[in-house]
Amino acid sequence: MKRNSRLALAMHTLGHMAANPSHMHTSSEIAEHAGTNPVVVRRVLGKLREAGLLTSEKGHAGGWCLAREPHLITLADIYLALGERLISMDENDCAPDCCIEHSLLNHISEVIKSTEQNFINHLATTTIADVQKAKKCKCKTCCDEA
Amino acid sequence: MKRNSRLALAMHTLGHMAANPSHMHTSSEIAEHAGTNPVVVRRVLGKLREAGLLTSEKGHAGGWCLAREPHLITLADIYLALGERLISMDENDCAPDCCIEHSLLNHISEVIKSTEQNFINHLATTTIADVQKAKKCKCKTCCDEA
DNA sequence: TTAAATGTAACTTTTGAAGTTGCGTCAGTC
DNA sequence: GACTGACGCAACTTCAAAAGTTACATTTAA
Repeated sequence: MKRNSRLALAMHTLGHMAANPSHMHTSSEIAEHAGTNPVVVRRVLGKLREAGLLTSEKGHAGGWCLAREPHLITLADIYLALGERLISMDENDCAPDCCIEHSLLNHISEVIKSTEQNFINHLATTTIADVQKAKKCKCKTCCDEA
Repeated sequence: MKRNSRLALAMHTLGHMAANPSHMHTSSEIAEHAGTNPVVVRRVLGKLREAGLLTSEKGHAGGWCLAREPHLITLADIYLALGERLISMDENDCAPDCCIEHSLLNHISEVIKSTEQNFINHLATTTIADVQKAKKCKCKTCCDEA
């Protein structure tokens, strides 16, 4: 798996879960399909559980499943659950006595805030049910749960 | 200097140059002020030169200066010159036979494109002359060129 | 000719994400 | 009650991209 792909992993996984919400998915199954490691999957899905998007069951026959109906989970929910930022302008990185940097930060922080919100608003218009329904191909390798 | 700070370095540097467009700035001076290395500065400013925002002169008394009036260089120009992307959803990372990923990519690529454009539009409303003028403090350490 | 600047290639260091291992805990099943 | 198969989590290793560094060729003005 490539770098910084947690968002992709999360969206992808929930897209599949939307196709079959009642099925318990183990982190091993998910990891194998996503071409990554079960521990990495648990790390990422753990964030989604904290945010109330997923539930997990320990023990035999345990695993992961959606905590809500697929049409009630948007891509924005997933993005926010991961707690990542589009752009990180570390303020501590700023030389405290340089007024140009202060000025720049004033301008940029507004832009960043607005861009972030714009991104979230867009993501909020798509649910994982939409993602699941919109699939176009009929490949057996991954979509046979539908 | 921290990670992925090329944009910050570029904006910061051009903000200072806007205060005194006629002065030739050497990469050593810039690097020292920005707390980094002359070669790193040349790398970043080289991109801005390719984009026509800066000119550089070799040899004795050489250095860098703005290629246009400060009020004709926006933060969007700088961002675009660096050729970076806010969000990179590597399509090659996508399993080619997974239709959920295809569906996801269809949804997301539009969102990314729109967000990127929104970001650029916001940046385009601020010029480096604005950044320079808006500075509030009177510190001698960095703004004595004004 | 010399000094001071950029241009650039090659290399090393740093850093954060991803990947891995190991083990504890929990819950069905035999 | 032991066994099996799942998550939870901490600690460690690996990997890749950016930053930092070194070295040297080239250019230009004094």
